[in-house]
Parts: sequence; C-alpha cells; structure tokens
Amino acid sequence: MPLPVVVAGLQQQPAARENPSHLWPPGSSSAYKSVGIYGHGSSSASLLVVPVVAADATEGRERESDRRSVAAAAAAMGRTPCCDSKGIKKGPWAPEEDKLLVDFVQANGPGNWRMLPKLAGLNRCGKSCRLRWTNYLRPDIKRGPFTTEEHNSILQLHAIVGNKWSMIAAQLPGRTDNEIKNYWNTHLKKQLRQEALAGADAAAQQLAAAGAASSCPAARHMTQWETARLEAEARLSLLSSSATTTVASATAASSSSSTAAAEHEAAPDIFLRLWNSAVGESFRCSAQGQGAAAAHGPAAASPAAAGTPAALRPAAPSGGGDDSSAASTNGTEAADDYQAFLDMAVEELALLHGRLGVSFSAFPTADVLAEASCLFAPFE
DNA sequence: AAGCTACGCAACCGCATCGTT
DNA sequence: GAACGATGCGGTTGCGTAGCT
Repeated sequence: MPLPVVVAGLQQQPAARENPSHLWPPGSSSAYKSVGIYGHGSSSASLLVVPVVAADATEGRERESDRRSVAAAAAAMGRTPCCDSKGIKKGPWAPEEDKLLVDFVQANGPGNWRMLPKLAGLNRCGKSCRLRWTNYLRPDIKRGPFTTEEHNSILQLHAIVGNKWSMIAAQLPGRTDNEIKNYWNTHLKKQLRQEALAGADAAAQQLAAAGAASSCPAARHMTQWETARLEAEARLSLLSSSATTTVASATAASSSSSTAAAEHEAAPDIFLRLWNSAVGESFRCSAQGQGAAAAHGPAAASPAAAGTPAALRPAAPSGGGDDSSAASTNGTEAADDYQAFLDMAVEELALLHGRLGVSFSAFPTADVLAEASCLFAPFE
C-alpha cells in the first residue's frame, strides 16, 4: 500500500469551521495550522494524498473504564496500558503533535495505536491518537457544511436506525460518526423538534377541521418511525422484565402497551423483528460493506448496538472495504436491501394489524410506510 | 466596548462486545 | 468456560467563538 504523502507548502488559513482556531495555541505557525485541513472536500486544500486507511486498524489498549483494574492486572502480567501513567497529555492537540502523528502515519501507516504514541514521540494515549486521526487528520474526511443530500440522508437514516451514528456515517462517505452526531445534536434535533411541533399544530388544526392527519408526511413518518422504535424498545424492555420477575410482570400488566404485548405472548415488534431478520441483516451487511469505506471501518457491524443476537450477526466483511469506492460499488445492493427492508415493513405491518388489531397504535400505518419510499433517496 | 449567552465541535469517557489465550 | 486484551461506538463535556444586549 502506498504511503501517504504530504503536499507541503499550503499556507492558507483554514476557515474557522474547518479548523477551529481555538485548537491552535497562540503563536502557532500558519504552516502548522494548515495541517488541520487535510482532505477538504470542497477545495484544493488537501495536504495529504493518502489511500483511505483501514479504520479497524489495531488500536492501543486504553479502556478508561478498566483503567485502574487493568493497570494492576496488566502490570502484573508485564504489560503497561497506554493510559495508566500520569502526565499523559489530554485536551486539544497542538500542531506539533498533529505533525508528529501525521508524519508517523505517513511513514508507517495507521495501526498499532497502542505503540504509536511512544514510537511517534507523542505524549498521548493511543486512543487519543486514533480519535484524532479518524476524526480530524484522516485525509479522506470531507469537511465543510453538510449538503442537502447529506442532511436528508441523515434524517432518513436516523428515522430507521436511530442513534447508530457509525451506521449513518457509513452511508455518507467522508463524514465521521462524530461529525454526524454533532450535526444531529446541534441542528437536526432542534429542527425535528420544531417540525414536530409545527406538524402537531397543523395536525390538530386539520383534525379539528376535517379529521385529517398531519400536514407534513415526511416529518410525520419520521416522527412515527422514531416513536415506534422507542416504543418497541420500551416494550421489549418491559417484556424482558416481566419474563424474569413476577413483580415486573404484575406491573407490566397494568399498562396498556405491555398488556397488549403480554396478551400476544411477547409478539415481536415489527421494527425489531425486521432489524433482526435476514432482510435487516442484509441491509446491515450492505451498509457495513459501504461503511468500511467511510469513517470507522466495520462500524455498521456493531451488532451489539443493533441489538442483534449473536446467531444473527453478519460475518465480518471479507475485504474490509476500506475505501470510499466500495460505497458506490455496493450502492445497488444496498438499495435493494433497503427496499426489501421497507417492503417487509409494509407486509409485517399488514400482518400485525390483522392479527393484533390496534395494539400498535404508535406504529406507522401502511400509508405512512408507503411514503417510506422516499427513504430510498440516499441510494439514488 | 464590555459582558453575557448560546452554539458548535473536538475530545474525552466509559460501556459493550469480540477475539484470543 | 474464564480471563484478559483489543476495538468500536454512543454519550457527554469543555472550551472557543459568534451573536446579542
């Protein structure tokens, strides 16, 4: 694999959003500052020309949660966790540190994050190095404002998978899960809230006038999907509780939703069933295949995050799919899987409506699911 | 011009899970 | 099967900046 090459000499000052000035200490040279704008998608400002790196490269051992116990255990075993020592620097990265990291990755490629700080002369933990690289220094990161397409894709994908940022990022080459997460928390959440309120108002007015539904189909279906997803999780949680404790069972029986669920012998939720089904798995696999290209490798794999039983977990991607071309290659398959996923949602819903009546009041009605065809947009 | 507030985002934290021994 | 190591990812925080009063 060809090693990254720095295209030196760029002196321009990056835009604030692309390279927040607060990251750079006063007195930092502009040459160093330019280090921060690798891969700027909308300009020729890319400083690095590198192959997209495998995101699942080895990483340092630095679980903070286990830091103390592991430190003791590791010490006993003759290993030294990378973050156990005092004096490891935290906080914003200095340009010098960025340069060291970039230089090292150029020379050796990403990977072995645990040893990287030591080898590169950085007073950082490996995890910090990996995050800095994957979220900021990596050359294929697309910076700048989100496009309308990206914006819509995020909305649509979030309506389906929820806060699976890595999975969403897998559909948006060049965007990191962290970036999408921040974008969601700062922009989209607010927007959806406003739209929901507006939609609710409009719906209330229309309902009062003609008994009609919401005036905003797109916002409505997203809201309903999200509501259904949350309700499904809540029901699943309740069912789980009721299955293990009689007290919980009695409590659960007192609520309407859990009663309905109990009456139907823990009838599986459509969404969760779909998500855990072969179709869902297929969709995840496709997303995963593409995702490896984007930010964090087999992010979509995260079967645990998707609540997938081990038996249903997709096999690891064979090739790693660690460049963005994979996304376009697999786009058609992903689209097929996506459509199948949505189709099955309609079928499952019809079945459940017939079987369970109005038990799943919060779940989108068939017409709403039909509208879900617009979710196809990101693959077209 | 100064102070205040809200916002945006990089970075950190810590949990979950997989793989290996 | 248990213990440990390694990795991925979602949630949260801290701080600089921009905008407003």
